[in-house]
Amino acid sequence: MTEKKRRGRPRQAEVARLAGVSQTTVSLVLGGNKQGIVIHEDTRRRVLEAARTLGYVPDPAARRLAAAQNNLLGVFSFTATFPTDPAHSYYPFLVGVEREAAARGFDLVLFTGSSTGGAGAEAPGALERVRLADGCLLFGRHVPTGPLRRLVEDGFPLVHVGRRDEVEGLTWVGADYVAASAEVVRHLVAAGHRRVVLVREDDDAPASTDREAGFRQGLAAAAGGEGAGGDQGVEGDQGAGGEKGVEGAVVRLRAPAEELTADWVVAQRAAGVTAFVAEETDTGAAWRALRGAVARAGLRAPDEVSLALLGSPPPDLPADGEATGFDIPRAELGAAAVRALTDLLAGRRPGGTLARCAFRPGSTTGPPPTATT
Amino acid sequence: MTEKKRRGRPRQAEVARLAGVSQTTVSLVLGGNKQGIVIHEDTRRRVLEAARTLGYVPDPAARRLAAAQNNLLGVFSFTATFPTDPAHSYYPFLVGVEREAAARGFDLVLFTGSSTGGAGAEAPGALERVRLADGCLLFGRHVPTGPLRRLVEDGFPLVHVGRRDEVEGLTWVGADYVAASAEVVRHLVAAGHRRVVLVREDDDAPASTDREAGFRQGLAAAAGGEGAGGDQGVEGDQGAGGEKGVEGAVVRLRAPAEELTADWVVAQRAAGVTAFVAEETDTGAAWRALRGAVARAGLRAPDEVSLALLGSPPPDLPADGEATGFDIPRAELGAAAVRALTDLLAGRRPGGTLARCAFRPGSTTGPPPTATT
DNA sequence: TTGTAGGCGTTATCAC
DNA sequence: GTGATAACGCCTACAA
Repeated sequence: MTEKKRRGRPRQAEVARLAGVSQTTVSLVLGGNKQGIVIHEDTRRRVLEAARTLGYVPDPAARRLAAAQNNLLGVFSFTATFPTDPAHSYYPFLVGVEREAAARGFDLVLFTGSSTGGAGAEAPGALERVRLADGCLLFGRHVPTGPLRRLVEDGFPLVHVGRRDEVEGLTWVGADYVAASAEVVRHLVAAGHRRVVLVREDDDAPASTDREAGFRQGLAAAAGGEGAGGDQGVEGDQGAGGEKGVEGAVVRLRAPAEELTADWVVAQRAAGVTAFVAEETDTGAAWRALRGAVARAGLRAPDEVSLALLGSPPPDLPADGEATGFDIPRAELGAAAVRALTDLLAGRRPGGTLARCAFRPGSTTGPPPTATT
Repeated sequence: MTEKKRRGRPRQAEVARLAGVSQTTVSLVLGGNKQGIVIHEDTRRRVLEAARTLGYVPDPAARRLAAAQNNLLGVFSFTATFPTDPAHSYYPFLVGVEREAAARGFDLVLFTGSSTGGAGAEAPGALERVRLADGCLLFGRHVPTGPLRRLVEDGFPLVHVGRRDEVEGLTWVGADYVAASAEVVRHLVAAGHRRVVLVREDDDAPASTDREAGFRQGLAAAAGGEGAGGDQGVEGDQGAGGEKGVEGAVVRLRAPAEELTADWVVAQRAAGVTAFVAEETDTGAAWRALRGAVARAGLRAPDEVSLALLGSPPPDLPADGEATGFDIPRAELGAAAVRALTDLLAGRRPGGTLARCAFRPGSTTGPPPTATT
């Protein structure tokens, strides 16, 4: 086929011939010489000179092969949404991942099959491909525990970004959604709200569970004791209130979209609900549903109703940048994940990471309206 | 040292042992088997089965060394700014790259040293790492032509994103900055402006050259013939005007920042300049300098002065989203680059690509103020 | 149809 | 100090 690459890429052997030494010596001089072997300054100079005139550059493949390490960190994402949809995307994490990986001398492998919205991640064995890297970072709201468990059992270095306890022995780094969500709720209660509703998606991803836990915790703290109500469908009613009269309810979105109507919003307000919070997910479904319903009900935040988002608004809704909520330190998390992974590779036990999310005051919350409806 | 990684990275030899065949047979079954050698269905099945249970994945370094392909496309970026600086970043391109690569069954390797602002890209041989991949995409305002030429001469498949003619034989896909810039200028002239100044950086990257060419072309078209003035420093005066009295001048930023003062803006306006355009670069320096100077001069667009950007505003200036200018179809370009690269890999000659940029009307331009100063 | 042997370019282990 | 020699994992003649 293609003339073979040969000639044009000098190897150590040629450098050796030119310098009149053995190939081993060339390797010693050019390579780090980690073994601390002493070499004549003359020899050394000759080798360097020869390498320079020949324009010698080490072959990365050979180098990695010999080193029995590829200096490659994988990035695999199990994503619900299509990866090119800007609404999802692990790119924000990627900047931290890249920075840290670069600092540690690793290149990155983006496993695309992973994110081909269905075709890839499901494909049996798709995940197996990560073995080509020295270790791998995992992203996703849900993960296929079966194949993953196998990788873990084989001792393949893996770090999941986001809490993930389903798989025994899987290392993860995450953000403290519980504390951050609680803080948002406290903010609402402090502003005077007494009845708050959380809108969330219907699947039980750790990211959702944590947010709900934080929501309840925030209410409980405000109430001075007990937590909020239980899970209900859209038509569900409020949960038990706390001692200070602080009450909360959780609404699960059965279908991805349009489940929340203007009527529902009106009914909630009639029942005394003055603030709504929605969880952030990769699709942003809860938040979209909430703000859509509120808009259709003709209500405006923060004057007529308070809205908060447990996270950041989806990138395709830049106008929502001022929503009250919290910011996930994505780049930081990405970097922390890389550190954990390299720890694993070095045989060290990575220290646990639970990054703090910064509260974002925003402008969609305020005191509850004095008059009702 | 560290127990060696082994165990957890199955080799063909182990698959062979498990399947009760030789390592060659494994290679034949698992590798493409390009030679069309026929293998017993039984053997084949046994090998496949063994590979699956062991979770075998070929080692990319070894494959490359043996001159085979890895289904890996590289991404290497020569960037001036620090890669983690959101102001720059090739991420917008990456979504297109990833989508197209996934569609064609390739994974991506992000060569990180590439963008470590200095440490990586400069290191001799840093670029050589791309040889681990089957081919590579290149990004950057400037590139080290030496090392690049070498790869090209070796026939390594490379595609540069953005026009790049310095390196003979290098394939590139780009956006038509000339036409897009001319369109912006025509827009200004059509609005009534007669004296326009282009602010650009001082290096001669193709991206800058093209924009200036478009600027001149736009003026020339408006003037019904001749182009605009020549290059000048900040203190330079206007170039020759066209027949309809349309004049333009080009100002180069000598230093990255603060070169443009309020006084300069005032002087320009006194000289009859009613519109300014700035080129977009990875740092956004020209645009920042221009809008800063205009702001300090106390002028507001579009009422007192018209401002346009030859490109999109930097991501860290979201408020500038409404600047008149044009949008580079980054994802499209990324995808086109992948197509070109896979064409190269398949031995096909990639068709040239010069993507069209969409004009963005924005709200920073309007008719020139009727009264002066 | 399957196995044996050699090589790709480096690094690492020993003798010399 | 320096140089054979043996991996590293895979591919591909060529032999059986």
